[in-house]
Amino acid sequence: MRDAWGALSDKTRREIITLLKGRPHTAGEICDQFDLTAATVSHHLHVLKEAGLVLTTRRAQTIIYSLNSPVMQGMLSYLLGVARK
Amino acid sequence: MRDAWGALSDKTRREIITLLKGRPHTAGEICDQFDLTAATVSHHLHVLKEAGLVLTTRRAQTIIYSLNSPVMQGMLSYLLGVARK
DNA sequence: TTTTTATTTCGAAAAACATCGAAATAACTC
DNA sequence: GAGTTATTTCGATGTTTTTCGAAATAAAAA
Repeated sequence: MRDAWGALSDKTRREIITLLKGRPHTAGEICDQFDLTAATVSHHLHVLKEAGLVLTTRRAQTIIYSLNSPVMQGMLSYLLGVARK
Repeated sequence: MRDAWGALSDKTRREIITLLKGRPHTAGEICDQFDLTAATVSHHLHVLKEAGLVLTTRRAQTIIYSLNSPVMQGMLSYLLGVARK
């Protein structure tokens, strides 16, 4: 099971997070932004989800992904603690 | 070539960085903190170095590793931008 | 100059990861 | 119920990563 650091070590997943910062997106909308198959994007979404970085809600057939910022606080604290000059 | 995110995705490497936050350490001192071979720790140090997260200076036979915080600014900005509620 | 100390590089093995196409699920529409 | 749409799961493949032991390098000490 990957932690938040592992989840954000992948560029595609960071781009997904950036995308979600604007507003929630459906899996399909996220797919459209990348030159990857739906299977691959779904896998990335799963990784983000299990790391607690995103939340999902179902709306009929579509699944909506949104940001779950609290989990990033841990990373933020680490970096602030360590990067503080 | 791994970026800073990739470098910090590994727990051992984050612990090394935490260690260096206190003060610079020699490779040997860092080794002593982990239940890993010198070869493995040296590899991790190499990854941190190529990501620009640490600096080295030689002092006779020993090599001293120290923190290079500026490189963490990029990550910090990303997280602040994205985790800001 | 041989030996010792500190560290890295090499080569290999095992585990983890990203990616895909195809099949499966879930919910809607006809 | 049969077909359609949105998304995930499965199984496989190639790549990257972590780790090690052994050999190599670098500088000092004997």
